[in-house]
Amino acid sequence: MAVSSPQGRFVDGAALLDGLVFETAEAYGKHLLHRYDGGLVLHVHLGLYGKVSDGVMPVPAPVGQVRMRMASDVHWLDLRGPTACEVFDEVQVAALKARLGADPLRDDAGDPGDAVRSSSRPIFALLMDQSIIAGCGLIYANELLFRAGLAPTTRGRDVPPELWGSMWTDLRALMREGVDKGRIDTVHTAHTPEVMLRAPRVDRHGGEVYVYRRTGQPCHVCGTAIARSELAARNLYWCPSCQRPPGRAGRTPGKPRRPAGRPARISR
DNA sequence: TCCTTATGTATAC
DNA sequence: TATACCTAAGGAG
Repeated sequence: MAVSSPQGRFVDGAALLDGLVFETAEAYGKHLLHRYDGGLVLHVHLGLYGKVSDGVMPVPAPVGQVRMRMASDVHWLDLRGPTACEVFDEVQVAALKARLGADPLRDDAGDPGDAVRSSSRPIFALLMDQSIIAGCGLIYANELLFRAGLAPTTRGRDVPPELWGSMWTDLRALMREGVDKGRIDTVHTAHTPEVMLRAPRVDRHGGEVYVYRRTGQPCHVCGTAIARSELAARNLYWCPSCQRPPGRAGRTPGKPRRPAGRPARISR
């Protein structure tokens, strides 16, 4: 495998890997690990902007900021804008895994229910905490809470055990489906708006969703405008009518719970 | 052409 | 809690 860094920011790492034989790839949460003969491991995390592009040889001239370029006899791959692109040994890999929680996509993932339901933090923050659940990003967190009919600000300890059990099962199935299909679709067939049935539309994020980035648009289920606020500098989207605190499902919309005009900012 | 935004994380305060 | 990181796409003008 030929490895280089056209951009120049991974020159030393690329030199370590250049010429080695690629053996296996593993995903752990949002982290990608490539193992090479001799024991070196490439660690990549795409972060907010990272992207991978690839194709068949010959490799074209680099376009933009290519952090890492890999090429075999038949394929090439470019990596741009990752949060992490570095060479690990197995000790560093072990340290990485030690700080990550349960990965819903892994068969050996244990149910993180105890950690979730012993916490006073908002369930949304817990879903996003990589040390509790590794790999559930913003889209799945927002969509999972809608599908559960649960208010994002609900404290972890207030989530009923049976509800958490169904959420964990749902999350694992949703993420598995996302891997298989290569896109994130979370809308139940029964709720698929007619406009989608007539002309399926794929949003920039890559799928059809209930609440993610649908601020102000009508809820697919009840028609209420989707709301948006911030939590720990991340975007939170939810339906104020469909998503309720535990035990209050189906309650008709009442008066706003905060004074009008005050920003819906939630601290953790 | 310029400005804003984004599926994320680490670090400093 | 705020900011830095870092790249490209989309929208405003």
